[in-house]
Amino acid sequence: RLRTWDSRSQVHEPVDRNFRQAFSELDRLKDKLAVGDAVIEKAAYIYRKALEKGLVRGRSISALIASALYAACRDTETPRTLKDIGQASNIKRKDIARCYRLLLRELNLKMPVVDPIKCISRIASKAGLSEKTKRKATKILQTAEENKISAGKDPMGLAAAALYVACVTNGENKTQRDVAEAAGVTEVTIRNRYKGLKVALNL
Amino acid sequence: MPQTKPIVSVENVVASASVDQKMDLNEITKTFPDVEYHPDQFPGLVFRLKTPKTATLIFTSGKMVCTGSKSEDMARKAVKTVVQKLRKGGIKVKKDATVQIQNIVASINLGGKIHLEQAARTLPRSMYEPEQFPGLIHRMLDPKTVILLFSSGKLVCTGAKQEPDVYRSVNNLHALLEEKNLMIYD
DNA sequence: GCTTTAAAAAGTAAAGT
DNA sequence: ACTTTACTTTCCAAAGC
Repeated sequence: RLRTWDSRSQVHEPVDRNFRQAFSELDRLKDKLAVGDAVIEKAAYIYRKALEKGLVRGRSISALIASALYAACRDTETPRTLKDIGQASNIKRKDIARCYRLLLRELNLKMPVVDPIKCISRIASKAGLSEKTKRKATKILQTAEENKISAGKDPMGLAAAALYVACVTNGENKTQRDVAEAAGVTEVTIRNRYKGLKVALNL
Repeated sequence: MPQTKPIVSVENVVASASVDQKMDLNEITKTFPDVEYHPDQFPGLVFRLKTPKTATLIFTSGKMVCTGSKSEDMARKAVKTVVQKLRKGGIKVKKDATVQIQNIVASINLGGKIHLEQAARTLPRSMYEPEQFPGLIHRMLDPKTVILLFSSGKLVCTGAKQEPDVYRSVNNLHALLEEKNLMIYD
């Protein structure tokens, strides 16, 4: 094969073939990221729009597919971080972020703001936390959002801190390190978010 | 009418300049030992001034880029100072430099907090991605500038070519935020 | 697109004490 | 835990890869 998946798109390459390759790559990422068919279909739709607009010319096809998938996750409120997509696709987080911004601007896409509450389940599953703790963390974040401490903060950091607080109140034995690792943030971030949560919730 | 008066301060001015003649950058390196010149890395020579604290990039074409000034005037003076120093060091520079302001960066305090999430939903041409950056990025069409908005009520305005454009941008945005009830004053 | 320069905003990160 | 340093975002010009 002369052209690998990482090659730049060719002007004379049939659009149809390009799209079929994109779909098989999306199917591969679907298993790695454990996302549903609806997300993949949305990603394929966004990628096709990008193809039609000629956004693929001179760019890495893989990076564009990965960012279309990230955009689809955002649009369907499926909690997957840029880091998650980066690890699954072997493309640098920074490149996916740049392509994602390009998709937003060129396709005039408007994404919902990431809701940290939607991040709770994913972190809880990875850390092996109880349903009760998840419900507690959800309540904590609901109060937190009302007090507007979430503005500008990483949703994963907020969710991780809420889960940590929920663990402590429920007596679930999990360290900050366990929760931080499951969320992909540092313990320092959990501590910093915890400070704000403490003030907002009178803990 | 805005409820507060924004506090604006210009933080950086970028200016391009030209002395309209070829320059020997290696010769400058010999007479000015503390300049940085690594042609393999970047074609420009870095000429730093302590006052005003600026960095001027000088290219073989005689074109320059001056960064770090706090005002348009300071940028023009910095370029003049660089040319003077070159002449005092024995570098022949026939004409005075022509200067053009390319970009002005300013920080602003609106004096009240901003409801960022709501602003992200209602402001056109805006992007708010807290996973990537804590500020909301808003592209203004007239003047053509980019403003970063933070929940603290502080802003960063960049892309302006003249200082009045900074004030116009800030006033436009401030009025828009109040009109859409996105400001929270204590 | 990248390389270099400058500067602010607020969040996150890593390294050293 | 604390401080320090550094990286994320936005803008722009320069010459050349």
